[in-house]
Order: sequence, then C-alpha cells, then structure tokens
Amino acid sequence: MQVSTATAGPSGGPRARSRDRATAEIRDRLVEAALVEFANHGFDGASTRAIARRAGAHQPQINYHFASKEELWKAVLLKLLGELDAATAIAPGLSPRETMERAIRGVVAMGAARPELNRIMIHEGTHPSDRLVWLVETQVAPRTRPMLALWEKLRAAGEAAPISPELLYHVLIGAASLLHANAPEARLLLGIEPSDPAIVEAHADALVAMFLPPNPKDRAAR
Amino acid sequence: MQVSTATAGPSGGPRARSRDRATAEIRDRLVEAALVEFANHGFDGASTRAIARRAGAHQPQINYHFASKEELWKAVLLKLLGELDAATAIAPGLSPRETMERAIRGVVAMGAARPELNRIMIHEGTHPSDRLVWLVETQVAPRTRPMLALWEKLRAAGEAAPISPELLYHVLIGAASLLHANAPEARLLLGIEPSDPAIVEAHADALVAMFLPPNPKDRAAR
DNA sequence: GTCTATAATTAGATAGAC
DNA sequence: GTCTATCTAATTATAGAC
Repeated sequence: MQVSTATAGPSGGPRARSRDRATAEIRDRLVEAALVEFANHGFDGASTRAIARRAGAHQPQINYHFASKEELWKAVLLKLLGELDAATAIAPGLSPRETMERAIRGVVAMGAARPELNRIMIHEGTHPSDRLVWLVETQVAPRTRPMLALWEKLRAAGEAAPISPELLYHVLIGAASLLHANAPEARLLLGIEPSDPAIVEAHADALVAMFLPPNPKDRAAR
Repeated sequence: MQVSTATAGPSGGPRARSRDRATAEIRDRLVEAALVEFANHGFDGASTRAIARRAGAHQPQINYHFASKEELWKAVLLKLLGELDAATAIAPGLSPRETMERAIRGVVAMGAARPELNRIMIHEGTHPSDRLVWLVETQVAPRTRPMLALWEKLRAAGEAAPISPELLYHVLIGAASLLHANAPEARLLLGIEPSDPAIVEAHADALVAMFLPPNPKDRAAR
C-alpha cells in the first residue's frame, strides 16, 4: 500500500490535507469499482483494467494506490466486512432469541444492500487459496464464533430449529444470501427484483420463522 | 492419447468404432477436467491450458473436440445436469410430501457428490451474461417449474414452511448447497468434511425438518 | 499523483506437419 | 486425432516524463 508520506511540511499543512483527501477519494473509487468487478467475475476473472475503467481512472493507478491486485482485494473485503459489522451490530439488553432474530434480519438486509460481499465470499470459497486462508482465519472465524455460541444457547433452550452448530453457518448464510448473490439469475428465472423492500422483508420473515420456530413452552404458557 | 492410425473403411467398420470410442473418452476426460476448473475459478478465471493439463491433453485439443471454450462449458453443464436429474428423479406413487422430501434429499446428495454443479451455477448467477441466459432459459427454468408447483400444493395443504414459491428456490438451494459449494471454506472454518456421509445425512434431515415441518393436522390425528 | 509507453507473461484460437 | 509452433489480444506490473 502506498502511504501518503507528506512531502509538505513536518506533518501536514493545509495542502497536505487536501491531497490526502484526494488520495482517499480515488482509493475509495477504486475499491468501489473493484468490489463490483470481483463480485461479478471472481478474483482471477476480474481485470485491473476493467476496475480502473469503472473507477474512471487509469490501470497503473491501481498499482500506485495499492501494492497489488491482491492488496486491492483485501481492501475491498475490509470495507464490506465493516459494513456487515454495522448491519449486524448487537444491541445490548436483548434476549438471545431477539439477538438471533436481529442477526438474521441484518444478514438478509446486508445481502440485499451489498450483494457483492456474499458474491465475493462465494467465489473464494469454491477452492483453496492463500486468499481464502486469510479471509477465513482473520475475518470470518472471529465473526462466526459468537453466532455459533448464541445458537447453542438457543438450541439448549428449545428455541432454535434442529440444526447442529456445525451446519448452521452455511445453511443460514446460504438461505439468506443466495437470492441476492445470484440476483441476476433470480431476475431471469423468476422475474422478481430481489432488492425490492417487500421481498427483503418477506425473505427475512420466512427465515426467522424457520430458524426460530415458536417455542412450545411459550405456546403452553399462553 | 494415441489412437489407432486407422482411417478405416467407408462408414463404420470395427476400426471406426474403436476410434469413436477413443474420441468419446478424450472428450469426457476434457469435460471432467473442465468441470473442476470452471467450478474452482469461474468461466473467465479458468484457462483452457489448465483444463488440458488436468486432462492429460494438449491445449489445442480443446478447440479440436469442442468448437470453443464456451461450447466446452455447455458440455460440462449438460453432463452435470443429467446427473442432477438422476439424483432427483421422481418416483411414482409417492405423496406430494414424500416427493418433496425426496427432492430435498436428492439436492443435498448431489451437492455433496458433485459440488461442481452448484459452484458453477453460483459463479454464473452473480452477473448477467449470454451464458446465464442460456442456462436459466433452457436448463434451470424447465427443471424448476414442477418443484414450485409441488410447493404450492404443499403450502395449500399446510405441510410446508411459510415461504412463498418465489423465495423457495433460492432459500432451499442456498441452504442445501452452500456447505458443499464452499466446502474449502467449511474445512478451514469448521474443520469438518462436508462430504462425510454422517454430515450429509444430518444436513438433509435438518432441511427436511425445516422445510416440511410436522403437520398440525397430523399431530391432531395421532 | 497522473498518464503514456512498455515490459513480461498468459489468454483463446489456428496452421500445418505427422 | 495429436502436437508443435505461432498469431492476436489481453493480462499485471513497472519506468519515467510531466
């Protein structure tokens, strides 16, 4: 990564700050363009020329602002995962069941708003690579553990569908994200627009009903 | 692979049949190799050289046996979809519920045995292309319609989870296939082997329980 | 920081000897 | 049918003028 080492004064006069702002902007434009190209064609299938063109920049600017295509890819994922964190942030004071419901709705909302994250993860997950190891070990695993612990608690309380924690992650993410990751297919096959708010809500409702079925004890208590 | 030098007689002596057999064999080896490369890297990311290497052939043989990379890709899908049909063939005399249960178990079994089909479909579904149009219109749509009709029947009978037919396809396929499509990720993240028969069975059992929950009427009748 | 030019490699496809 | 050589185009990355 190219750090903007100030050529200006000791540490940042007005001009240096203005230039830093411009640098941050072009970097973000490149990340936004790369996110789409990586999501559409996979890492190998995406070309830095197409990314630069989409960003309104020249191809060598990628190697200037990022050390390599791979570093650009990592920047893409860090940005998208930050947005995922915002969409699934846990609110304090909620019951385990409410927490899980919020997580499910957050995952669906994120998949609809930013299908690129799931597209990229799905592309990468199909074959072993150094990128996949980085992604799983440093990003996915830390985010997954709290959800699996929560699931075990719900299962013990009889409030969760009969799915083992080992299977939960892929069953839930698959059920929640494929419609959006493969939205172009859904448009052709079903003639629907997966990002339509009414569909997003129906989708989330269905998943909550399936993964968090009504608790028999609650029904008895009513 | 060296074939008998025979140019053989006018139309189909023993030697011609032997050559046809050899041709069919190399074609299938190329299809099997292509299936893995397309599944791992997507259409754009897969190279014909890597495919030929995996098949123990030379790169120009692909253009000799298939008109183009795209025709090879279509041959891959026709083979895999034929196997899917075999795995999900409907048995006569079963109730709608039993038929749906068999379909769910067949989809899971196919995903575990041939993860390449779902990997390729997932790669293609992320962006519009002529290949996607061909895939959806000529292959996916005809196979999907009977399943959706069956689902509506089950929903009307109160035997199906509360998912609209429009959402069913992607929710079910996502829940059933992501674990296998992204098996390399699951191995790293969870330390499990998704093709393990015990996991395949537990996975299918969980999906059947979630998508075909016990019918309240049946419970009342017991 | 940008942009032109280009190096070094690889892509899909073809020609022609065998 | 196979296989070597090769064509054209596209790839990531770099050099250097501005």
